[in-house]
Amino acid sequence: MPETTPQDPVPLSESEIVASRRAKLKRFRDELGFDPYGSRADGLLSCAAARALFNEEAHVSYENAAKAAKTAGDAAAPIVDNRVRARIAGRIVQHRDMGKLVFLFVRDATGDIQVSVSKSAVKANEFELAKAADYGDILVFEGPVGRTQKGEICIWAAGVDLGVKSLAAPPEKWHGLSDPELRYRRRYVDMYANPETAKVFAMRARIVSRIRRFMDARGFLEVETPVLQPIAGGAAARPFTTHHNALDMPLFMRIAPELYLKRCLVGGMRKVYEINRNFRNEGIDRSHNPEFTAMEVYEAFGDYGTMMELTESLIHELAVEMVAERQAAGLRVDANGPVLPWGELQINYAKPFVRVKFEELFRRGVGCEMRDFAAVRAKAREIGLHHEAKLDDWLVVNEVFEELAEPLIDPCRPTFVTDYPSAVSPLTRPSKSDPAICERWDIFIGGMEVGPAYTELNDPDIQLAKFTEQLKGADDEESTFRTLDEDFVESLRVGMPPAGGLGIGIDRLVMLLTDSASIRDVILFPLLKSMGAGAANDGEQGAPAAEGKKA
RNA sequence: GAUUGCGUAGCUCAGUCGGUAGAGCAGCGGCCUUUUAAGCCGUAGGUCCUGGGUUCAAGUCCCAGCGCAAUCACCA
Repeated sequence: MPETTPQDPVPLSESEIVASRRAKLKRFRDELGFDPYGSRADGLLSCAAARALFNEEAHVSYENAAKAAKTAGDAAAPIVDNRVRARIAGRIVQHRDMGKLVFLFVRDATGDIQVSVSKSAVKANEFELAKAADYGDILVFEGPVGRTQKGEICIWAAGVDLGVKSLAAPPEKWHGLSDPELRYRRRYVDMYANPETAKVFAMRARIVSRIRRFMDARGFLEVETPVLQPIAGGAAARPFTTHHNALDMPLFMRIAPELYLKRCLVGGMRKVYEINRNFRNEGIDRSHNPEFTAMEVYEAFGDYGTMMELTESLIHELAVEMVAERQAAGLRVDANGPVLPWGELQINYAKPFVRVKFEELFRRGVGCEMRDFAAVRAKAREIGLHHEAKLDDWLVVNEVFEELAEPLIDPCRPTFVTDYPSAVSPLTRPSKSDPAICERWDIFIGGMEVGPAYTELNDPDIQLAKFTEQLKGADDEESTFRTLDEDFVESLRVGMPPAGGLGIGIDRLVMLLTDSASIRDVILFPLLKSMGAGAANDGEQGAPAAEGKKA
C-alpha cells in the first residue's frame, strides 16, 4: 500500500491478512479449479449427525482388514468397509498440516467434527485445498466416519470441495471472541467462534416453539396485532415515534399488544395469545433491550387465577424439558427435581411455585400493616425516601414494598406475588371483597420480574375514568404520546367478557432457562450505539461521532 | 441520564517510577502420514479509541469526547 487515505481506515496489518486470503482465493480458483463461492451440495449432514454415524464395530473390522491387507500384500482378500459415509460442510476451526496428512476440525451450528485428509485418499487439487485452507473457510467433505488412533471420531475424507473462501481475519482460535462488544457487533463471527452462543440461540428457538405448542394444546389461538399503532397503549412506557408518509400520519411502535388482544375477545375469540416484539424507548441494562419479545395471553371467562395455573404449568414444563436437554448433553442434573443453574443460583422450578400476598410480604419485610399509612410513611423516611411527602399513600406503600419486601423473595424459587393494591394497578379490576386490592400477580424468578397477570377490567365506564385520570397526571413530555384510546373504550361498550390476561417476558425467561447473565446474550442482534469514526471493518466513512444525535 | 471501570497487532492479553512498542495465536516461508489448548523451525505485523494539555520525553499523568461493561435511575 503506497498510501493510506483518510477514507481507508483499514490498518495495514489487516490488509496483509486479507491480501493473503485474496491470493489464496485466486489460487483455489485458478490453479486448483474450485469456485471460491461454492455451489449447491446435496445430502449434507450436520456435524452432530455425522458424529452419530460412528460405529465402533465397523471401524475395528475395517482397521483390521486394512492391516491384514498390508501385511499380506497382493495376496490379501479385498477390504470390506462397512463404515457409514457422510457428507458435511462447515467452517475450519482447527488446521494441523502433517505433510501428507492434514487434520481439520470442522464446525457447524450443531458442533465440531474432525476430518482428516490423506494425500493418498483424495485428488491432488482436493489435497492442496485442504492443506491451504484458512481458519474460517467453509469446506465440504465426504467420506467414511471412523476414528483416529487417539480415539477422535473423524471423517476420512474421500472428497473435498470448497463451500466458500473467507476473506476476513479470523478471531483467536482458542479464546474465541471474548470482548462482549465485538461479540454483539459481529455476532456472525461470535456464532461460529463461540459454540456456546450458537447453542443458546438453538435453545431459544426450541423454548419458543415449546411455548407455542403448549398454548396451542390448550386451545389458544395465536394472533398477530399491529406493531404500528396510532396510539401506543397497554403499558406505561415511552414509545418510539414514527410516521407514515402516504397517510401523513404520526405512528408509534407498540409498547404492548394488550388493547388489540382485548378487542379480539370482544370480537368473540375465547383464548388468544401473541408472541411478538414490543418496543420501549427506555434505558438499557442487563434485563432491558429497547425491543423485546413478550407473550401476552387473554382468556375469556378466566381470571388471574387461571393465568397463574397456566403460567406455573408452562414454566414448570419448560424447565423440565431444559433439565432433560442438559441431561442429554451429559451435564449433571439435580436429583431433587427441575433445578436449573442461573449464575450462582440454583433455581428450583418444582411445583407448586411460591405464592405470597402483597400484603403479607409487606408485613414481613416492612414490619407494619400496609394500610397503616402513618407507619408506612415513617418507614419511608427512615429508609431515605425524601420525596415521600409528595406521593399518595399507596405510592409510598409501593416504594417501601419494593425497597424492603421484594428482597425477601427467594430468588431460587419462582414466586407469585398476588393481590397488589388497586391504587398502583390502575388498569386492573379491584377485588369484589376488598376494593383496595386488585386481582393481579407478578411472578419473580431469580430476582427478575418475569411477568404480570390480571383479572382484566371490562367495565367501559371505569376504564374510561381511569384512562382520563391517567392522562390528567401526565407531564408535558408524557402528554405528547399519551392519548385516550376511545376506540378501545368503545369496544368495551360492545362488551368484553370477563377475562384473565397475562404477559411474560420471553427474553428474560430464556435468560433463566439458558443460564444467560444478560438479555443481550439471548437476543441475536441487540441494539448498540453506532460507532463513530474508526468503526471496526465497517468501511463506513465514520463522520465525527459527536455530531448531532445528542441533545 | 448519573457513578465507577475498561479501550495496546486480525484475535486473546502483558507493558514496572513518564525514558526505543511486547507475547501467544492467526498470517507468511520451510519440514513432517495420527494431530488434540497451538506438531517442529524460522519470519513479518502497531492511528497504543479520538482530540487537546503538562513535560526534554506520554501507551503511561491531566482535561474533553466516543464506545463497551457493571451499578443506579426510568421501565418489563
